[in-house]
Amino acid sequence: MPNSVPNIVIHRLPFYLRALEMMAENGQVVTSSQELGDRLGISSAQIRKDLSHFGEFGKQGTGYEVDYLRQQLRRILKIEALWGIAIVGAGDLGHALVNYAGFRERNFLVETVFDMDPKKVGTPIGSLKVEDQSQMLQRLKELDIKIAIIAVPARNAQTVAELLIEGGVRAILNYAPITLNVPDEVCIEYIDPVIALQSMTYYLERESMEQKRAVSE
Amino acid sequence: MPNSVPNIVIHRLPFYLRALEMMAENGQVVTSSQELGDRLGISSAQIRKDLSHFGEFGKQGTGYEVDYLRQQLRRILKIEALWGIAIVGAGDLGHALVNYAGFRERNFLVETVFDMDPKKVGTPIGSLKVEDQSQMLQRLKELDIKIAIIAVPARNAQTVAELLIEGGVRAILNYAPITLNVPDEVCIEYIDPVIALQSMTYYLERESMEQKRAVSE
DNA sequence: CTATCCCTGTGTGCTATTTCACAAATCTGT
DNA sequence: ACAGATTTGTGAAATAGCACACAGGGATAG
Repeated sequence: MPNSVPNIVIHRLPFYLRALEMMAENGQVVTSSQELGDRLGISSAQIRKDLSHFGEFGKQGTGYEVDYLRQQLRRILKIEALWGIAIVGAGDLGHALVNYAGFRERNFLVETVFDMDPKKVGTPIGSLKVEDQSQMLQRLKELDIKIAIIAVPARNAQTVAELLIEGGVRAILNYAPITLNVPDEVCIEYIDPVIALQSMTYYLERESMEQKRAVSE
Repeated sequence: MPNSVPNIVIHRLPFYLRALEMMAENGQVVTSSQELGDRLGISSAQIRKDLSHFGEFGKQGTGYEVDYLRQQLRRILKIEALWGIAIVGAGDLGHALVNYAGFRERNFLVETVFDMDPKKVGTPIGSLKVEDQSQMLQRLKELDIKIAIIAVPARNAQTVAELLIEGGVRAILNYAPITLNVPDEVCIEYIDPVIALQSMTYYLERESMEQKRAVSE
């Protein structure tokens, strides 16, 4: 593997970028590792060390130029140009994702959405029409899609992932509550709100007298 | 801090639980650290070490009883009984979250949803009605809500978080694309699909001849 | 021009996390 | 009852990640 930058560093860069975008919006011209760190709850040394993996972007005594550092981070993350993405699953979640303006604002364009349910195929979501999942392989190749989001039930997610990969997709964001098995060269990230909630409840106290009853199984 | 178990360990437990739930659904009675690890892409030693923080749950030569380990993990994560949650923001995302069956299936109950837009207040989502955000403080206390999900635009998220905390909320799942400033004793987790996408693009190649144009700023 | 202050980039040591590897416990088949 | 095959729980070793602290470049003010 020719990539020496730790994965955990890469995963922090988008947060730095997000903070910089907000500063830029507010017209701020320069910032410092200290200020960034305070905003993000990270030590300033960590930020400097992370950035040092890629070059020297700051000026001693001054700090970082917001706009310049932002450009550099975009270059590093390869998000200067638009990426097309496909969404699989046109349920409530799929709808919310297709309609989410944040993708476009941050250089991701939802180019197509698929569903396997014949009743959903053809219905419009925003400016798109739901396409038939049986056409997915072909359409992915046509559109040269490299990134996809899985928003189907857990039981179908593995099959969908395999189909996506066969269609040329190299990065998958999986909303289905299941760990997927993918080749090493395919990137995968998971979003599961319940998992996030469950790691917080560990730290909570059960104070309430009347505990709410569990769902019967 | 009386809690010696590393945070990173706590964050893996829900994944173990999720895999166990699936095994239980399939009628599987016993499993092993090896099998769990294979499913989750984690080493078996890691799983054994993680579990050892809390006790001895397996039998040498046999492995773990799926049902027993599942119960234990639920106990450790304090999710044996139902937790009530509040959702703030009744946009597309808020709708999808309120309608998401996965919360209820995994012992979280969406008890209320708020929005600040008078036009949305009173409209039904599933079996709930959108409540006015100005009533939030009072309602949170009435319902004794400890967990909330923020699904409002970034510019309002900090204010909403502060209000939630004042209302007694101790754990926040934030979907707004901004890092929030909260007291140490409040748990916070973030979900931002764009951040997830951006850490994957780093690993992708820009192969396509015709790069898609960036959104003009 | 000089003194002072500010802030980066980084070598170094420290802490946290993961992996290794093995004794002991349990099961299976004969 | 015993040999061989499994699999746990866990010290010890290895690896990874983080924070400290400071030299040195640059800004500022007088």
